[in-house]
Parts: sequence; C-alpha cells; structure tokens
Amino acid sequence: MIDQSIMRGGIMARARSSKKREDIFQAGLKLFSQHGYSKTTIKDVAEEAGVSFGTVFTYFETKDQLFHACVTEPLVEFREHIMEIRNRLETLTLQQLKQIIDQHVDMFFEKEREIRVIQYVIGQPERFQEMEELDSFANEFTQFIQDIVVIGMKKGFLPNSNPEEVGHGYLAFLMGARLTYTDHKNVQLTNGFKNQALRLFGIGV
Amino acid sequence: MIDQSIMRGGIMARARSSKKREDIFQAGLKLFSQHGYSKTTIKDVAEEAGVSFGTVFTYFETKDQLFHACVTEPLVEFREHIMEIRNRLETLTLQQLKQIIDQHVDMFFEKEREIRVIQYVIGQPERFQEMEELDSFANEFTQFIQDIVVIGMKKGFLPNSNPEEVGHGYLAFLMGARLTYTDHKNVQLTNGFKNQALRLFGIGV
Amino acid sequence: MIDQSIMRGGIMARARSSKKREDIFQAGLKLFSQHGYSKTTIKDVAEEAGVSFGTVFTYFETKDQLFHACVTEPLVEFREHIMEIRNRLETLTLQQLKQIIDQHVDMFFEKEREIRVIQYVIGQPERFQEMEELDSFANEFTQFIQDIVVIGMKKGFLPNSNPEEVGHGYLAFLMGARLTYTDHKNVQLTNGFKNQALRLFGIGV
Amino acid sequence: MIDQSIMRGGIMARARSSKKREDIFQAGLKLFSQHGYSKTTIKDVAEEAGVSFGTVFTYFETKDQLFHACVTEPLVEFREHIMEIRNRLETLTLQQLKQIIDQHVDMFFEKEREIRVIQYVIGQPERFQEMEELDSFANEFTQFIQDIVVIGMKKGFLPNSNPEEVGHGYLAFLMGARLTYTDHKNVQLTNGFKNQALRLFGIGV
DNA sequence: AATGAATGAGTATTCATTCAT
DNA sequence: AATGAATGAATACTCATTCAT
Repeated sequence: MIDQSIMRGGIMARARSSKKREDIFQAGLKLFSQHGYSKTTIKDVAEEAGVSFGTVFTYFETKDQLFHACVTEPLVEFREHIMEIRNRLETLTLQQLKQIIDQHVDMFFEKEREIRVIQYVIGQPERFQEMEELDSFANEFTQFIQDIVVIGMKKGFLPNSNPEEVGHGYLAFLMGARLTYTDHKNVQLTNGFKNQALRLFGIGV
Repeated sequence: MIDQSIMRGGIMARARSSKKREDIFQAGLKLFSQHGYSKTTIKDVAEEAGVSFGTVFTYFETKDQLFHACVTEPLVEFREHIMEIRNRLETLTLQQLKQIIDQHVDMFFEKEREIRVIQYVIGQPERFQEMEELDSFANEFTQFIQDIVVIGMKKGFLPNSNPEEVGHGYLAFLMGARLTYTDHKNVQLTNGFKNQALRLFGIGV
Repeated sequence: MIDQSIMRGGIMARARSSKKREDIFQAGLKLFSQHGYSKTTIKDVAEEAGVSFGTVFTYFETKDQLFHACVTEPLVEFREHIMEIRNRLETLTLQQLKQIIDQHVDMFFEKEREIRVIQYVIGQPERFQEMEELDSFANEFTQFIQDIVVIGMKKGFLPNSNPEEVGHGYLAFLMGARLTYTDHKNVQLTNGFKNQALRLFGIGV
Repeated sequence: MIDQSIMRGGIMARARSSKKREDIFQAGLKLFSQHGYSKTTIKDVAEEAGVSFGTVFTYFETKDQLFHACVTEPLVEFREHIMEIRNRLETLTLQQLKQIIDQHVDMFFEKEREIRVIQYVIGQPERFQEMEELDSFANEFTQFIQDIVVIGMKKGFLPNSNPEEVGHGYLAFLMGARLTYTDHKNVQLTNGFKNQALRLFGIGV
C-alpha cells in the first residue's frame, strides 16, 4: 500500500517529465528543426513519437505550446552550462578559455536540433514572440563572453580588444557555423572553427 | 532556331522585367523573409504587390516557383559582385581586402530579405531542394576567400593561415552576424563586425 | 423472481438516489438548459457537479442517456402535480381554477431549467426522439385542461368555449411565456401572465 | 462596352443577393432550424445548398456569421410587416384587428424556419449574443400591440385591459403556439389559436 | 492579361468513450 | 466505485490552384 502510493506520487510528480511527454517533445524538436513550424503537423509529431495524435494534446495544449517548449526548454541546459563556468571566472587561464571555446563549438554542433529551432525563430523576428526570451539569453551569453575578454586582458593572456565586439562577433560566428555547415561529424571542419573562434579573441594559432 | 531562341529570349526578357513581375517578386521576398514559406499566402503577396490574386499566377506558375525565384535570383547579383573582384585578384592589397570586407558586411546587412530567405532554406536542408544551388554558391564564395588568403600570404600582408578554415569561418561569421542581429542601422555594431571579420584573416585591429 | 426484482429495485433505488447521481443530473440539467446538447461537454458537467470526468460515466452510460434523463425525469414530478388535482376535479370551483393557473404559471417560471431543456427538444422535432414522451405528456396536459373547461362550463363558472382550443391555447401560452421571458423574479410580469391566462378560459379580469 | 459595365455593375451590386448566397442562406436556415447550431455542419449546409463547402466560406466568413444572418435577416421582413400597419393605426377597427391577428398567427406558422431559429437563440440566452437584436425586436412588437390596445379601448371596441399585459401575453402566446405545435397545415388548429388570441384582447368568441 | 469565384485537400483542435489502474 | 490518460472520429476553417469571364 505505502509503496504503491509512493509510486503513484512519483508518477504524478513526474507528470511533466513523463516518458510520453519526452517522446513527444523530442519528436517535435526533430520535426520542427527539419521542416519548420507550419510544415510540421501534429500527426507527424504523433507518428514520430509513437503515440496517437490525440495524446499530443494531452501533454501540450496546442501546437504553439509544443513549439514554444521546443524553443525555450533547451535554453535551461545551455544556461546552466554557461553559469557553471561563470562562477569561477576569476581564475580563468588561456588554457581554460581554449577549453571553453572547444566546448562551445562542440555544443553548437551537437545540439543541432535545439539550435536549428532557435535559429528558425530568430530568423523570423516579426513572426515569433519567443524572441524576447531568446534575446535575453543572447544578452546573457554575450555578457559572459565580454566578462571573459575583460578578465583575459587584465590577466594579460588576451590582446587589447573591444569586449563588446568580441562578444557579438563570437556569438554570430557560432550561430553562423551551425547554420551554414551541416556535417557535424567532420572533425577537420570543427577544428577549423575552433581555430577561427580563437582568432576572434585575438589569439593567433 | 535562332529566331525562336531570340523570341523566347525576348519574351522572357520582357516577362522577367515586367513591372508587375518585379512587384510580385519583391512582395514575395518581403513576406517569405518575414514569415517563411507556409505562413505566406498568395493572397498576402498579391495585396502587398498591389495586384489581384489571380495575377500572381500569371507571372509565377506556382507558389513554389515564386519562392524558388526569391531564393535563387538574388544569387546572380551576389555572384557578379564577387566575380568582378576576382578578375583583379592578382593585384590585391591589404587596403583593398579591408574594402572588400567592408562591402561584404554592408551587403549582408543591407540585403536583409534576400539573405533571410536563403538562411530559411539553409536552415531546413531536409526540406528544400534549392540547397544545391546554394551549396555551389557557398563553395564559390569560400573558394574566393581562400584565393584571397593565398594571395595575401604570398604577398605578405596576411599571416600564415589555413585558407580553407578562413573561408569557412568567414562565411559562417557573415551568415551568423546577419542571422543574429537585426539592427542594420547600428553603425557601431556593423563596425564591430568589420573588425572581428579582419581578425578571422589574422589581422589585429 | 420476487427477490430479483426487489434487488433490482433496490439497486436502482440506490443508484437513482445517490448523491453523486443527483449532482451530475443537476449539473447536466443546468448546462444543457443553458448551452444545449452539443455545446455541453461531459467535462463541463463533471466540473459543475464536482466529480471527476470518469465518474459521470459511472452513473450515465452515455451523454445521450444523461440528456434523456434531464428531459424526461422532470416529467414525473409535473405529472404527479397534475394527477393530484385531476382526482378531485368533480368538485372544482372557479376559485380553485384560479389557484391552479397560479400554480402553473409559477411552476413554468420556477422550473426554468427543466422546461428549457424540454423546449430545446420540442424546438428540434426532426432531431430528437424524446418527442414521443413529450407529446404524450402534452396530450395528457391538454386533456386535463379540456376536462377542466368541460366541468367549468357544466358548473357554469366558465363561459361557452371550445375545450380543445382552450387546452392547446393554454399550453402554448405557458410555453411561450416561459420561452420568451427570462425575468422570473418579476412579480408584475408573472401576475400579468396569470391575468392573460384567465382570459384564455374566457374569464375577464 | 456601356452595357457590359452596367451588367457588371449590376452583378456586383447584387453581390449580397447572389443566387448562391441565397441558396446557402436558405440551406442554413433549414438546417439550423432543424438541428440547431452545433449539429449543423458546414458540409451539410453546402450539400443542401448544392455547392461545395468551400463556397460557403466565400459568402459567409464563418459559420457564426451564417447563423447570425439566419437569425437576424428575417427580422427585416417581420419589421416591415409590423410597420406598415402601424402607420395607419389611428383608423383601426375591430374588423382590422381580427385581420391582423389572423395574419400574425398565419405568419408565425408559415415562417416556421425563421422563427424556430429565433426561438433556438431565445431559449439559450447565456449562449448567444444575438439576444440584443431580438430583444429590441420583441420590444417593438409588444409596443405595437400595446398601441393597438390603447386605440381599441379609446375607440370602444376593446374592453378595459392592461395594455402591457396584453402585449407580453400576446407575444408569448404566438411564440408558444409556434414552438409547441408543428402541424401548420391543420386549419382547425390555427383557427383555434386565432380564437384564443382574440380572447387575450378580451374579445369573447 | 487580369480577375476572383469555386473547389476540396489538408490541418489544428475538440470531445465522447474506453480502459487500465 | 473513481479516476484520467489514450484514442481517433468529426469539424471549422485555410489556401493553392483552376477556370470562366
């Protein structure tokens, strides 16, 4: 009895992270990233997720809400990733900066679907309201890069730079790399991007 | 034979340069770039162009063809822009390279609609076939940049670089800048991008 | 046999008088009378009744059956009301007739929900089968009125009339009053209707 | 040329009264009056009207608008009918009043569909907004009846009455007759209603 | 060439009903 | 008995395309 109620409680508590919700979310992420919002039908999502289409509406009230979830929920993980490093920024070294850049490039290529959906939204600013959440995320990110540049200049491992320019340029660069190049298994390509990213910080290779 | 091709040429030339065709094309470009393919309706295009609904079909057989035109026709102008410089590449100087970069950044920000439509297609490679034409254009462009880097290194005004990396990185950077930043009137922003673009060539500012 | 019927009676008696069944019934009555059949959802009924969605189906197998119950069950009470008087019709006086009319008008205004649902069904005779039960009820009612008219003429307190015409006219009048006027608290209005109802019997006021 | 433009002008001017619009309107009136709003589908209306369902949307933007038209447009004719008499009210005779009542009863039975739709709306006041238009129409009508009563009393062919009570009672009576009795071919029935209607004015038969 | 009415395939969403817990 | 997740039939509405004028 007790076990049962705990189990049930557990299931209920996990309502938001139920297996089916996750399947539907991943299906939406895949299809929205491949075909955009309008071309993706709820029927497609349901089939991809292996549920009936009525079930999609059990977990997401509307197609809009599913899309919104696909755009914004991945930001949480991205944000955590940034914040973790931000807390130990004072002791940053060039070596660590190179690692961070490596991670960024890798992440932008690995999280293909998540970023494609974001780019889809960013590319149609008149159409989507999610922009605000994405804008504030972009601001956080560029601010984070600016902080790094300031620290790097102070510590002497970065040349004299305009932190703001580096922040915006670096974000643009990562976004453009992800948008323009599809072959995320190509190590030579990603290594090239890592080198070029370093140059944006004024570091010759 | 000759007559026919001339006639056809004549008809096409007239058709292609008709005022109404241009209006419809510009309307399509505007709306596709703002709202994507599916969300843009022929009715919207007709209204934006100031023509009647049926007239759109007089100039473009299907919605698909209008979209295809909006994606590929601007490439002609872009290509001309590149080729012109390519012919006098042997005498390139650092000063000229800086000018070229300036022009590139300016063009990517000014041709907002044309490039947004292209990015819309690039961002959904599984969905659109226009990819091939865009791919070959991208290859031309990166090849052009690679040639510049080789010349620059040979002439000594560019540091030792991997030309391919610079080519891909530079294209990615331009695309990302255009995708991520909307405020094309902001001179400070575009100047920043110009500086960062130089850094991709290994030129400190 | 006897046991079984008793048991069945017992079960039905319990089922029919369960608190939850009554709550659901009243919720259905309210919502059907306000929004009609199709616009009322089982979910709405469940919420209004304060029970869970599935519980509605425990007491009424289908939405149809719930609706049917809402239309027909109130007839029982109406019928009792009529029959009670019918048994002592021989001794009817004008005074008593006036009381009966008072009661009828009051009842038609007080039992708003019950009668609205009935009117909803009557108003769509091609759509609902409940019509037969309602028809026979209407016949009973008009017959009842006809009997009154005959008695009244015989006893001399009603003028010469066509009993059938009075019966039909009186039912029509009550129904129309209920349909057309919403303000059942308005005493002036209901008093007016009582006076007019008397006129249908040929009694000046 | 001139003829053509006139013809075209004629066609355009008649846009609201095009044959197809009228067919769709009549189909809607029929089906809404028989099955109510929700149970009537656009597909049904289209089939009944003999057009494709897309065409329904050419003439009525939404199902709501078609319904609204079916409820309110018939009021125009009703209103004209009333107003015509109203203008020559001063010379009213008992004979004419009887004629008016005859016409009212006949009209309420002949315009079955139009009035059923109105009753459907009136019966669900919480649900429909058309109520206001119907309320003001009902007010006009009862006011018209009150005027008649006042004239009749002044001229001496009507007994002392409360005009308001007669107005409301008479409208209720007509509505209820239409609601409750379906057999509009039954002359005996309608004659009965005409007699009863007279009694509401205090006129014995 | 220009127009816009007619068409019907396609889509998001609703909701009665079933059924496992 | 009570619950509510899962299902899919049904429906309003959109919109590219056709075609008669």
